[in-house]
Amino acid sequence: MTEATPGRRGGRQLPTADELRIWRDFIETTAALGSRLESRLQGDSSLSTGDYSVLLALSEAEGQAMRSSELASHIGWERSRLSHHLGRMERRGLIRRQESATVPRGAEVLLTTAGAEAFRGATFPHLRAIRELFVDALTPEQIVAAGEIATALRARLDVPRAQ
Amino acid sequence: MTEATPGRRGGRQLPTADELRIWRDFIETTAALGSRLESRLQGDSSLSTGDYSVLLALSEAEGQAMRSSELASHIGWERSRLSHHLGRMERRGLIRRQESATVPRGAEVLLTTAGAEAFRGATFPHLRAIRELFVDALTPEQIVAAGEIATALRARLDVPRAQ
DNA sequence: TTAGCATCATTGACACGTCAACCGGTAGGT
DNA sequence: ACCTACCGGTTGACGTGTCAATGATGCTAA
Repeated sequence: MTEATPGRRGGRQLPTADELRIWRDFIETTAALGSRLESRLQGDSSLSTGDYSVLLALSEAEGQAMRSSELASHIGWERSRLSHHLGRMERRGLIRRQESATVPRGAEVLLTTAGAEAFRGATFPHLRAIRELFVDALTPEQIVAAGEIATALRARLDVPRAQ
Repeated sequence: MTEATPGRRGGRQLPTADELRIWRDFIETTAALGSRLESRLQGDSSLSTGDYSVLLALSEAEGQAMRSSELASHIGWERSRLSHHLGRMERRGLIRRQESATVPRGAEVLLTTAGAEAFRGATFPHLRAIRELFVDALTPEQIVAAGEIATALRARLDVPRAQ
């Protein structure tokens, strides 16, 4: 297939004008979609999508608590990012941090009642926004295609410099 | 079609588990793709994608200069965002700002030679990265599908609260 | 024992975005 | 002429993200 379409996978270095146009549409639209979701969530609940990820993970954790590093890897964040974010969330009373009693060097992050409350209030409008802005915008076939595209892009991202 | 698939477009409020999984894959992967491009560009040229957009627009403008508001609408940024960004770019010597001689209240943004230089150096690696991380990660059919998905999502974003 | 050494987490500096307030100038209506 | 309203642009405050440096703690090998 790569042989049968000369120039497609071959020595060409740069995207064509069409590919570039699609690239720009794609990356800008997905970014705009993210921002829209962000501001919807903000308006509906005064939470950011970062807050939401953290609260979701803690809500599902047993005891409504997780080790910081565990939380970081669970939601795929760098520890530094999480630490900054937890600081801001702690100031707003959404979570608490305490030295883990069991593990010596481990910081436990725990959901406060205010945090659990905020998460419960945010869930429904957030999911509704996802449905309106993503699910309902696409045909069922396009949703499947979007999943496959994400998988293909992710695979490429995971092998940073292969070839 | 919407009638033939009961429940699909009907009274349901929330995404299904499958839709939600695809949503997360999709939004997280596209965000990660953006970050990867950003850091590739940063490493190759010490420019951000924001810098790149500004420099691209100025490079293509006649006289390598544009009015600030014109530039903002050309690349789709808020005025405030552009103003902050131009301040940072000016500090690095990539652009200059001056009162427009012709239009009284208009600020002209002009490309410096350093800015033009930086842009020229960034173009090739940036386009190559787009090809590696996006174009080459997808089949030709998937690229077309990505374009259609972007168009559909954009259409929904442009009518914020329609229905 | 102690000298590294990796790991967990935090911190500071900085770039980036958004929001709301502000400023100066121009245009319109009275 | 004067008041007002808008328009182009800037600024400040703040939340957010990355990177590099730092503490603090446990592990391992001399």
